[in-house]
Amino acid sequence: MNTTRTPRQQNLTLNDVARGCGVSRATVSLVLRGSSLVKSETRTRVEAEIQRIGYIYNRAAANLRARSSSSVALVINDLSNPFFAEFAAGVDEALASIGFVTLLGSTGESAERQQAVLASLVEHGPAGIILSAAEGSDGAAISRVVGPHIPLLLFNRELEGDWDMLAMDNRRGAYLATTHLISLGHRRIAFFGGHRQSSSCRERREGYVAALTEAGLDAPLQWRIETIPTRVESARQTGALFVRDPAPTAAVCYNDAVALGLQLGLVSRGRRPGEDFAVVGFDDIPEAAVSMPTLTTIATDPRARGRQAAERILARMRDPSLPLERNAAQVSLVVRESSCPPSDPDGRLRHD
Amino acid sequence: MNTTRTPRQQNLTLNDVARGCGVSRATVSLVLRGSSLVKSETRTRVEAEIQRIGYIYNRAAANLRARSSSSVALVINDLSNPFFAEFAAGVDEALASIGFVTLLGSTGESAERQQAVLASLVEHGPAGIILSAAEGSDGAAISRVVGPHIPLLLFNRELEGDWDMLAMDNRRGAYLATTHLISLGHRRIAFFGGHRQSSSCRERREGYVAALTEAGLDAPLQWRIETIPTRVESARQTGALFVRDPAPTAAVCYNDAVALGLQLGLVSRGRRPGEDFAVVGFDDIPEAAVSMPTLTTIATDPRARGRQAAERILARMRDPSLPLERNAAQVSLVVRESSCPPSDPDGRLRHD
DNA sequence: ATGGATAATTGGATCGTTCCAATTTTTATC
DNA sequence: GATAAAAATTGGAACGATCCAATTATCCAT
Repeated sequence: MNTTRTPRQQNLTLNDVARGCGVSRATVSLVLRGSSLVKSETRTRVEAEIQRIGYIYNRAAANLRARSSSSVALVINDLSNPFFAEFAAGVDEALASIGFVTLLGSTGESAERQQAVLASLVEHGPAGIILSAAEGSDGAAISRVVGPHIPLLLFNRELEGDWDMLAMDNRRGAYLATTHLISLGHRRIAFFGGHRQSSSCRERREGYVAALTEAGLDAPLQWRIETIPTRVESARQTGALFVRDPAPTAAVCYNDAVALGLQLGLVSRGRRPGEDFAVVGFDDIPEAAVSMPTLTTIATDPRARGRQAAERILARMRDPSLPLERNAAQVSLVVRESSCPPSDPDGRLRHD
Repeated sequence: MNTTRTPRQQNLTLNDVARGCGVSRATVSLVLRGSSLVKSETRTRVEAEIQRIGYIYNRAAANLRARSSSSVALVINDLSNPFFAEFAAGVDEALASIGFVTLLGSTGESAERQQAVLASLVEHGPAGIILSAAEGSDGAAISRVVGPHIPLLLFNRELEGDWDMLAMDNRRGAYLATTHLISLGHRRIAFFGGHRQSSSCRERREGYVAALTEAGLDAPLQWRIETIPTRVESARQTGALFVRDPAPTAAVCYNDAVALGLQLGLVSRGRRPGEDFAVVGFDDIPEAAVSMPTLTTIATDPRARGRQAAERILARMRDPSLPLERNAAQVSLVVRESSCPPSDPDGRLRHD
């Protein structure tokens, strides 16, 4: 409301095309929409005229009349995070392939900006909204500004209220990571990093515990180490893994940043990650493939998640009566150098 | 053209608001646009009704009638590159602050997809386009699909034709990097990485040569080493720096990826970057601050560049008669650990 | 009260498209 | 070559806002 606007040049319209090739406006419209009603000879003539005068379709006018929309809003809490940038690229890729356009909004993790951004986007009449909510978002405020008619799909973060939702399968990812370490022969495995109160960390820990339990192994609480999930903090906390004997021989990490920090921390304590201590990360950020050692991790394929989110919102748009879906997206284990077998033989034997 | 569309719900209109509070449609419209013509009592009444029934402004209809636009298209060649993702965030931030919305298009470095994406975006009537062109783009094809009326601003990559353009000041960045190394005492400085034919690499090399020349130092061609600008390739080519004696004591790198690869390559040859060999990068990607050693580099502040691009396209929209501008964006030197003084005393003395 | 300002409000036309019912053209059939 | 059926085309109304000229309300001075 009440903002700057910029005048547009006089544009060519259907009438100009129609006049130029001696048919009616309605016929040109049918040609543009690929209707089978028009004779192919007429079609050719119209298409030639369109090319000739450089006519540009006005989708806004079309959407107004047809009460339709060909855009989807994508609201991202942190575009500078490569995970979300990849996600956005995936969304745009899938939307573009069916002629939809992506209305971008980035919120920089501010719930207030998110409200403003949503309010502005909604006025452009998107057919749906994909929202990766900012921290501290208020579900009620969001449904107030979005209104009851536009379908909204939550990505990655929970929110109170009834929403379609697409999230990583954190539980299964951590389960895969842990099982991988167990199959290499590890028996004393830590869960390193992250904050207990975050939902993703909670879910990942659940998967870790489930794998250990299933294998009949201990998961003592002192091997669950909390850290701020950054590289620096993680490196600093490395020592916490080795305060008791016997120490773990491997760690499942909350995410790749934590895992890379742990590798640094291990090196500075004279240990060699990938040789005498195994590390697994989560996310598969680009750096995981080039660290030393390269990092075994759980790939979430954010670009594929973006495509999936686009498919989901399109499906919901086609059929608003579908039941709410809150499914978890596939994740997969990527084995690299950092996950070695235990070097310490009694690490293997003590529990066997 | 000829794509899927999705029906929208029956929406509330100006007429509903008008009827609800006993004024005319035109008055409600004036209220929405903040006109001073309406009595403040009426304004309050109308605003209350808008809230009450949850009316949502239809900007597409408004833009159609007013022949205006409140969107800008942003076409990015590689969103998964954090540099461009940050840039996009900056563009969106600036546009959102004046109520504009960003139409996103990502091309994945494909010139054909870029044509399709531009064609689709143009139909949505953006007031302007910011384009970071895909490799192998054809300027003529782009101006054909965009038409003569929509202002377009090129970012980062040159293209044949007359365009507004915003690019990094590559020359000055490399000049700053080289001068920094010279002031630390280095006399034998290489330029490492990148491809001669890329315009950004050419410009950076020019800045490097200019700084050396200005200081009266040699810039022998064998110290300009070409690599594919990735970390892996760069690490692999490290040896090329040391085939001749005397070898350089420092390197200005084409970008941060190359610089980080070089650091890896140095380590694996038993040298210690930041202690017995100085490295400077270009871009200041997030990883530069956390590598070992942390990387001295040239910051381009892509987010600020995004804001700048948005300002530029808005200015051009306001006044299409402005002269074309092709200025270079500021860059700055960020000194970290990787740029050490020369350890080898005769590296310092030989040329003094 | 009355007139003349000014302030506030309003209805109808319009933006560029699609929808729809009606009309015209073509084709098939005898 | 007349007729019915099918195919192709068309003009006017409509989508939800803004623009504009015209109308009505309100104010102030006499």
